[in-house]
Amino acid sequence: MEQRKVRVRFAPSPTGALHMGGMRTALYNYLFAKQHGGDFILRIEDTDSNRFVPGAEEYIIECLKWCGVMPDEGVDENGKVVETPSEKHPHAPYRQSQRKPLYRQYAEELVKNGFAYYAFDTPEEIDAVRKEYEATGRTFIYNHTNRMNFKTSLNMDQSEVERRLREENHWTVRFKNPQDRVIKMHDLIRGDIEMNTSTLDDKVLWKAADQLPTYHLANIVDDHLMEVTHVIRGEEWLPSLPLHYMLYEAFGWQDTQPEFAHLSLLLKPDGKGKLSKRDGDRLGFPVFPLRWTAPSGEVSRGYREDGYYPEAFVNLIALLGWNPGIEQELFSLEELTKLFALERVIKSGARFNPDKAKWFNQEYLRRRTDKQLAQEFRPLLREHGIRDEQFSDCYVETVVSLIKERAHFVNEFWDLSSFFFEAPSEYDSAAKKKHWKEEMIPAVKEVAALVIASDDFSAEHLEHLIHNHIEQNALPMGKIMNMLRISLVGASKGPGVANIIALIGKEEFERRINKALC
RNA sequence: GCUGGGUUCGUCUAACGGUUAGGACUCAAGAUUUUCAUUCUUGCAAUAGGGGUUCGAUUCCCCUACCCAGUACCA
Repeated sequence: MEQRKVRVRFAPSPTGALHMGGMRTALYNYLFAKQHGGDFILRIEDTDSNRFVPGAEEYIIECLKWCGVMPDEGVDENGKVVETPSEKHPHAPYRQSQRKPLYRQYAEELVKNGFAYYAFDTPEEIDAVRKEYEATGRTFIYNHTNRMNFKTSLNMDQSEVERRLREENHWTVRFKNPQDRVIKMHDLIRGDIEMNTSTLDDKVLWKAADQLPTYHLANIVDDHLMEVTHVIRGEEWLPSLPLHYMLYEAFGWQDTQPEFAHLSLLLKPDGKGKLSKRDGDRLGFPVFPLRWTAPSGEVSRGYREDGYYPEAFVNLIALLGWNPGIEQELFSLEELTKLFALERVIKSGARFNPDKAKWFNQEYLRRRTDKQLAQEFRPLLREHGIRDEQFSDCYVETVVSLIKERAHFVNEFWDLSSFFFEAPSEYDSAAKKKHWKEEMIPAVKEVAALVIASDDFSAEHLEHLIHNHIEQNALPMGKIMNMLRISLVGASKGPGVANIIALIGKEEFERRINKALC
């Protein structure tokens, strides 16, 4: 086989918000494509009109954009799915619903060559048979064992078939699954897999009712037409891999059949089963990259809105089920692109750990400059009624430098630093109970007076000044400092007292001390 | 049920068939400190069970258990 340019695709259905597991699949596709200098394609698999959810497609693209893994093909510069072919997007349209006319000929080709047949039973009729099987404790599989009992082109006259094809509009094309054939498959992550076709069913490939293919047909046809070389998708597709192998064979496309890699699923942090939207609500973390408002009006939180940096989010999902085998844990998208290897993707499902997710964000937050953090903090300050002109950039940057070590997210900054912007309106009762000693008030007043008398208001000098005084007068350091802190902050928290005094300035210091001590 | 996939500390994971089974998150303790944090140090904690193969098994094979997925005219 000649070396083909690597082409991978991410092919979501627009049936709702993109789950973080889906985002991880997209990420791995992107990393694989970029590592091999290949193309990353987006294709929308909307062959089930009943499950279409407005806004889902835009949402998915927005997620890819936020994570910095925009496809090369299938989406234009404006983030719209491409509908007409061009040099950059030669296989348009990239929405399967718009490729509708294309699939029927492929389905018919399979019938013509004996790999598929027309089936005329309605879903209700088949369902009735299924129930009958179940009632007698048998497993119903629509395949060689019973297909001759149904109304199909395999057991009726050509003229009857043609009449029904013409007059009825609920028939389907089904794959004629062979009996007792062992399909040998290969998965880039799992290695060799074998499956006997006898356990498989005659899957519907095309439906006359809506003139659309099902996933299996559309997927194989489009991957072939779009020259996809590697299919990296979720584990839920592994059971249909033999069907896909047989379809490539039936079409005579084995030479260009893509390689497959099936990714394990993301599991809930506790209990059993795969991670779902409900777990996020229940355990208090997002399962979607971005906030999602369902058509019902129900809102689900997103990593972006919860304050995660996209770099942190990408980093954490990249490491959920893959690692490069070195002890480093923080990687940029570029590093991930260099290091990624399908061979190192973990076969078992990864349980998501919200604590570790927070840790990743904290690490990225620490890597930001004070200037960047101050800028990110401004909108929050405005929300709390602090206008930009009230405090200089320099002031906000200094505040940030003093409190950032304590935060996992920028959205924690206000709680950590509000006292730099406004005087405490009340004093934390627990802190007061623990540290507030009436008998020490005169001593605290003495220290305050000393501070007010100082011309040098640098943190270093103030620190020196206060410490010297306390030591020389043999005063209790802890008591004095904590009372000063409560007076200034209103609680038992925050950076060094001297730092706080230096930043809020003499006048504000005096005001707060007077209020607290009298 | 059937078919397929999977199973190393609580979690994410590392370990050419030879390691005191390593790291990270969480948690605990100690040190530092004027508070809360940070930081540093230390600690707790795992090869699902049973058989083989082998001088030697987390690693290879088999069985059992458990988990996950699929079993739709959904993807």
